[in-house]
Amino acid sequence: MRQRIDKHRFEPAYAQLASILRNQIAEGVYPPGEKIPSESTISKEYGVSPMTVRQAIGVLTEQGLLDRIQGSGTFVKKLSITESRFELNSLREIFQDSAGTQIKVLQLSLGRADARTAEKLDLSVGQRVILIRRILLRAGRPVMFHEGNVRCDPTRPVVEAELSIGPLSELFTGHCDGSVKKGELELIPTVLGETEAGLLGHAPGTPAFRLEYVVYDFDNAPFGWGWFVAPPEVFRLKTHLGLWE
Amino acid sequence: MRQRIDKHRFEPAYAQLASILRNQIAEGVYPPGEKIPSESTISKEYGVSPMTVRQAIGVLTEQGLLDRIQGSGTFVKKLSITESRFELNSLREIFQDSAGTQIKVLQLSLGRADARTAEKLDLSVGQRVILIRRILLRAGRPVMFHEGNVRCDPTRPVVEAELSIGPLSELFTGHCDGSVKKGELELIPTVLGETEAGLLGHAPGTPAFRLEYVVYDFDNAPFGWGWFVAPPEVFRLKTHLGLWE
DNA sequence: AAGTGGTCTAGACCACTAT
DNA sequence: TAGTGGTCTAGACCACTTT
Repeated sequence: MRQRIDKHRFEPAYAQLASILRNQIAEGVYPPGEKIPSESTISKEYGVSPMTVRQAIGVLTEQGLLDRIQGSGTFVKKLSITESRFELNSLREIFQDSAGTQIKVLQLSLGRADARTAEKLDLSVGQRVILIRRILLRAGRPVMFHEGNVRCDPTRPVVEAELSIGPLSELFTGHCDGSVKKGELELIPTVLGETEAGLLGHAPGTPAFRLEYVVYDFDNAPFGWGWFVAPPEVFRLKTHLGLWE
Repeated sequence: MRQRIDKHRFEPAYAQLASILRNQIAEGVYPPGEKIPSESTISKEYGVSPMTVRQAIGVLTEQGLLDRIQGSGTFVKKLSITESRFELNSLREIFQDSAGTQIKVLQLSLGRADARTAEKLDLSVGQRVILIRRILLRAGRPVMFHEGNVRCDPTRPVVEAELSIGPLSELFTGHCDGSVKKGELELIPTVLGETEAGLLGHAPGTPAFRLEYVVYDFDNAPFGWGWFVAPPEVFRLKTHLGLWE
């Protein structure tokens, strides 16, 4: 034990302990694959209660640095590429800076479902849907394209509200409205078509991400689907593994 | 309160409570944006201790269903597209099925760092590096291409071991060896070049994912970098948001 | 049998938010 | 000031693994 826990500090005890353990792992005191001391040992050593130790270890476990095995012990994890997660942080950054972000509506119309939309929204071909096509601009430059389709349901009276600031817009700005129960997302590599390339100011054939979504209401019925397309310089998907400062 | 907690069940109390709350949210008892009862209220209502309630709410919070705001309450979260995470599950599935997976080494050689590798591995151009090119086969069919570069460091004596089953292979099979402290990953859309397309049995120009990595040792020095390339049917990046069964 | 993590109790006090 | 979540105690018993 090198460091002590100062219970009068602003930082809570579990966070101090987590950071101590983290440093010890970084210094090689506990190499990857090795067992760290038991929870009761740490509890006595640092003079904190068992639950506090659990919380500290819980933090590092969630960060993917430790592995708890019941009956056996807590081990320092080896790095695994398959355990990495990619988050859509770059999207959040773009949408939260509402000052520098503009949305240009290219099309907003009442149409009829084609085969693909009918399948996605559980409709028959030809039923009415609302179609929206938009471009997101950052500092006046086009960075992302959006196409969305919403079910045009007579039992849902708030169609007009949806068109202006409804779920499609809120998918953009960070939140769907309360009528969305669940959604599925898929990230697919693609290349820009003629139209998209022109709109985004790139050459056709440029590699890009396509983020496709379907959203469901509280009756588990799909009511919207669509996709966002952005080139990789806009849509960075980076992540870190292991012991970063 | 509709359901009770049975403390003699196999399922722990906190999990039972989490599932009760989850069902109530799904049924619309607490709509998105609304506050759920306070922890102490729930504690009294279900006859469990405050810590047990915290754990239950913690589970749902980690799942992104609830939001805790100190001093204010716990709220049902609205869906947000920017909070989704993509995991590399499809990679794990491939690598864990070691029976159906083969690795074919195309090239394994001692070479000299080009400009890009020198920059990535913090070397001078022309310093020695180990280059490996491989193809991953599933049921005899090529599904993924890998190119990796490892620093050829005279102070690290285990070069031969690395070449055969070292970190490059372990990046594939799920674990890096213990000398890896941290790594960074980036996912980039790309199109298959002539060579890759030929190896993977696709047309050149097919959209694909490129997963690029750099790994660092415990001295924070980069010692390996490379990338995997796979077409989207191999490398599915799907995720779910909100209340799925 | 001994040791480990997993769950749980029944409180306590603190930091923060709303009124 | 009252109510909320955040932290913490000092134990207890259980499920599981190892010896």
